[in-house]
Amino acid sequence: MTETLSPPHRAGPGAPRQAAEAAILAAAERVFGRHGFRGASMNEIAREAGVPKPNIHYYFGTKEELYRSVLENIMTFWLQDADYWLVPERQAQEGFEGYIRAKMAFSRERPDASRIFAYELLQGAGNIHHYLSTTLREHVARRARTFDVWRTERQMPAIDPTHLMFAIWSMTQAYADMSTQMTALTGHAVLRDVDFEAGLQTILRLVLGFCNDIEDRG
Amino acid sequence: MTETLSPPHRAGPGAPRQAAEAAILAAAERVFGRHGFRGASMNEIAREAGVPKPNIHYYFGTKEELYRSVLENIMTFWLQDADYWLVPERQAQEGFEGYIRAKMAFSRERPDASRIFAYELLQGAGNIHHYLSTTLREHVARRARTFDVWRTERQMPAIDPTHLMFAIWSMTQAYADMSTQMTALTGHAVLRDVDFEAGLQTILRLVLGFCNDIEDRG
DNA sequence: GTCTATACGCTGATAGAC
DNA sequence: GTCTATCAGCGTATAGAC
Repeated sequence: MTETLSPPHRAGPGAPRQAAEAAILAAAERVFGRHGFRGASMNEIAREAGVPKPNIHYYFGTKEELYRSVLENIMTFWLQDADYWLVPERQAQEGFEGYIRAKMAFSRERPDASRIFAYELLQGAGNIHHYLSTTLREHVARRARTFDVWRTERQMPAIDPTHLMFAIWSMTQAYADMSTQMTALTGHAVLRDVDFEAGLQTILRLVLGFCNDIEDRG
Repeated sequence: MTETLSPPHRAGPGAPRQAAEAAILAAAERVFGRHGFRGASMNEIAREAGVPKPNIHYYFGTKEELYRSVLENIMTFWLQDADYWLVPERQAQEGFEGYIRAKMAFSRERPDASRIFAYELLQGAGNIHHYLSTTLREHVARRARTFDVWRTERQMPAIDPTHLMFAIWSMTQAYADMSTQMTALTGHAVLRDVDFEAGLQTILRLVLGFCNDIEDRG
């Protein structure tokens, strides 16, 4: 799966190489997450990874190839939760709650990954356009089928599935992407458990409350 | 108001100067909106504004000072809608609907401004931290008082006002900041009126539906 | 006031010693 | 395979002619 954008020199696996590559990818995720693609420098990534700068080029080729490797890691991670939670076999309430909790956990545990995705979208998503219009599109289509089942079972009202998913993504990812705004408002230096919990409860009330609107609509 | 970060040389008003400054600010908003602060180049701004590059430095000083001028324009704009719509004198439903419509209109009409704000938050908000912890904080405090009145009048349930505002901002701004994701999903080249309308209806149902939850909670 | 020409730092990337 | 030393190019910013 991660072979599609492999380094230019793929001689052998080699334990030291794997360790260096992992360190570089982890450092790259942090640095790209702080500054975006253009703002990040190979120097800073090398320093943070604890390797000489040329080694990064040796392992990953260009800066853009390194960046795309990082993006790929994030993309695969990003989809998993929905296939687990937003499936017709579950109850709607349970599915939405589990999914929203998972998305909030992602914002808390991998904020840099979320920010890299946000930067990429702001830049115009040139590096992931194919992924968005194929993989993510099918991903949303599966959610549409799930919502359709739930609607016929009167577990939720009819709604545009794309825009509903969009709303959930934006609300949950804001706790990573726009955390600076929230910390300035709360006065906390960083977002704490209590902030994530309050945000989670707010989002849950909006989305689960919507599901319960079924009665008002006949 | 916009005097706080004035150009280094403020000899006289002068009609040609004002025209050039306006062209530069407009071009800067577009270019910063596309690439963020680091990714934008003075060359590109100068070309897009139709002025020689040194003139920008002459009028605005450094790149960072130009950037802060653009940010200031955006900030003042950003607050206006809430003071008009989210006030106790209105009905809750009317207030939320008007506010959300205004925020969606902002995403449609000034997407670059919305993106610049998003970039700035992703970068850590170093240029607007003071603004966030003073002006925006008081702004949210006023919303909290409005929601308090509405709650006592049984127009909406109790909720954490900061997180509710955060949710509304993230959902509406996503139609500017993450529009690439939406266009890839819809298949449209750019977001069209029908997309903004569908998004608006989705957000309205989430938020207005929440207000109606008052009955279930006693 | 305005703009051409230029200085100079920092970037990504590589050549070549080990 | 690994890393020191270095290059070419683009970035911001300014000196100085007009």
